Amino acid sequence: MNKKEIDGETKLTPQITDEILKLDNQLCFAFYVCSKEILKKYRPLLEPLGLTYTGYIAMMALWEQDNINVKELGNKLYLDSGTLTPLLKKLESQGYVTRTRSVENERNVFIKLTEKGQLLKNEAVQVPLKLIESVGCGVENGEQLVSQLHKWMELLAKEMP
Amino acid sequence: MNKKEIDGETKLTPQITDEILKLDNQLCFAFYVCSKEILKKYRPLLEPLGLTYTGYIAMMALWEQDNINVKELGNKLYLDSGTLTPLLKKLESQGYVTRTRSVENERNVFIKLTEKGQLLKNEAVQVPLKLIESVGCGVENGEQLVSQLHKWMELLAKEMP
DNA sequence: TGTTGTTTAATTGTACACAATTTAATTCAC
DNA sequence: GTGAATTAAATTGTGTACAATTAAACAACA
Repeated sequence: MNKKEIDGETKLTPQITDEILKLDNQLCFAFYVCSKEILKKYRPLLEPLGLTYTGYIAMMALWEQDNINVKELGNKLYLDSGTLTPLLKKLESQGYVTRTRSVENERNVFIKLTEKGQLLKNEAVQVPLKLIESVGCGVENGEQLVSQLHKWMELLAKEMP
Repeated sequence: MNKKEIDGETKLTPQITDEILKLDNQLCFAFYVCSKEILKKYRPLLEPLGLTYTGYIAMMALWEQDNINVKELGNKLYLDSGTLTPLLKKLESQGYVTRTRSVENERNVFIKLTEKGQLLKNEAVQVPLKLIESVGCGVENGEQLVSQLHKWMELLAKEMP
């Protein structure tokens, strides 16, 4: 599909319509499948740690920067409080984090790793290692793609005019 | 992170552990965010058609190849009957498809587009066009990425030994 | 000061995804 | 030909995501 075919000037023939709606041409579908399939690979590796994938990335964010509020955590993870609140309550019940409402500004709830949560890091580090092994992809291969995807993340996450 | 650092031989120092667990280094997280954010962009465009994203890709698969059974459709979409059965019932209730159990082999349920479902294609074609416009990405840019992601789809979807 | 607007979490309701199981039909092995 | 194994779809139960709303706290400002 070239530029000419998809701009407003060109008439949408049946052939062009078919090409535009072909599943294999959809970037969104490729993202969607890659995301789902990779999450499926993580699930059995995370299960022994008692973590779901969302719990895992929340812990990763906290291992990088501890003691942040729900809003900040949501910015890092691209998630909102509707998803995070129940998740963080679960992590709290598992003893990995504490949730404390700030006294300076009672709107903020700060999330802090417990000792158990900090120690989990040493087991969690095995997860990406095992995954790379099981998928059998080159690491260098992935690095280039990650930086490319980060550009798309920014592009897609910013709201349109 | 280079190969040496992640293989089993190298000792996991705290620095290496940090690097391995950094959110920005995770391919899975990049896939996950790109997928979620692009789906978020599709939602308002699909809403006027009465389609969810999953309904949209199911219709795309059927516009490409009509009259296939649930299993085949699942292979195309990387979804199983647990997701598809309720989805297809909804598309049926909306008048876009019919679900008919095969007489030759009663285990199979074939999905067929109605006339209304076929006509929807002409409206749906506007969806990718509007999206490309709103995201403001080059089309060529996306094409290269799509083919790269298809390799990952295959790699990730095949089950491990 | 008091009113209005904004910010932060939490809540509510809807729609996925998927693992695991169930049911029914078909195929395979012997 | 019959019992075992396999296959396809449906069902059940759990865990996200997110839009929209609510509630409370805070900020801005006439």
